[in-house]
Amino acid sequence: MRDSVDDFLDQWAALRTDLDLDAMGTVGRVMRLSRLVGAGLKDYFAQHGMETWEFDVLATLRRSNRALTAKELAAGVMIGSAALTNRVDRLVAQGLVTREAVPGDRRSLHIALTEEGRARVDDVVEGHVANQRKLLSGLGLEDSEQLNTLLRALLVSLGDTR
Amino acid sequence: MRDSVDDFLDQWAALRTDLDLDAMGTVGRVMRLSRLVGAGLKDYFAQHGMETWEFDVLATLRRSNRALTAKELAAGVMIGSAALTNRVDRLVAQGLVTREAVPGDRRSLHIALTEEGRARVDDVVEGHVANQRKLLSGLGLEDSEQLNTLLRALLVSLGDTR
DNA sequence: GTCAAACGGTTTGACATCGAAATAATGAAG
DNA sequence: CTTCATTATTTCGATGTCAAACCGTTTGAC
Repeated sequence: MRDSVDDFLDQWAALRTDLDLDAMGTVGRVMRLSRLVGAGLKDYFAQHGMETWEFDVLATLRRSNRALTAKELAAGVMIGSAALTNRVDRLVAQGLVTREAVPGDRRSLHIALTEEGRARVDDVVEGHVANQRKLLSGLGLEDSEQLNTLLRALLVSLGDTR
Repeated sequence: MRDSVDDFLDQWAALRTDLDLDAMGTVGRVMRLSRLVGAGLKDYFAQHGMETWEFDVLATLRRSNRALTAKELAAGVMIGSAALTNRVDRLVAQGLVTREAVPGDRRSLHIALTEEGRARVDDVVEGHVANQRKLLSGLGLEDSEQLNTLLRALLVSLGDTR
């Protein structure tokens, strides 16, 4: 079965026979997939009165199991510090997160989940996992494992080893 | 070798033994990979005085090998029509693209590459392909093919078959 | 001790994107 | 033909992000 990337590779191939297009296909698929999957995540969160960015921040705090500084948190969700200030502002306003002074360094802040924040993530994460499984359900178990292995290898080769 | 996603799966596993995390790993890797790859593409284009969105639009026109309506073009680059108006405005200002009336339907516009626009894409696309290959060079030939196959299958299962 | 450089976060200003409303043209129904 | 729903694009208003400037704090060299 062909996907939309096959079509656009064909278009290039017809015009520029000199290009080696395999890599282009893979990159195109990764980018396209991330958009489709991202939309799928967004839908699920929306059904639970949450936005993806909220879950991102809350879940990062939750899984860290401790308060994080703004810097750590920004790195965890892969956004800049300015955007993080904004997000934390809104989560504080919702009572899901607190900003506390860090004893010993008055420059830093500890951002921590409130009880309500923790409950909210824990509530939503189960369905989130189910939703992710649904999004990937087109792949059998074996293919899934293989895909995981390949993606991991690629990430590692790109230096994503924290 | 472990990637950063392995780490955060471990964090979840330590807190919530009830979650089945395989799907979460795959989704996390796809999202993360798309960001890293996106950054890699951006770097290359920047070195050639171009931005990713410009290449996206120009390349979509180029590979289509004909003028496209705003609607077609917006769909091709996966953005809304409002954003497209803005992008085309800027490309027209650079002389890389034209807006022409469509004979027979005064609602629509044909957006077409200028000679200079075509030259610009053709110039850049070669290095772009090489850059993509470089970004994926961590994977051997066989693994690359396998990855491609799996990604295609997943895209198809998500309805990305145009 | 003092001063300069580095650091952590917030503020600011410039854009880009989105969804919804506005505009304009077409087509189809009666 | 005239009205009404539909289609194509642009405009508008709100929002989110980024990079750069900024402010207080810390560190380290002298």
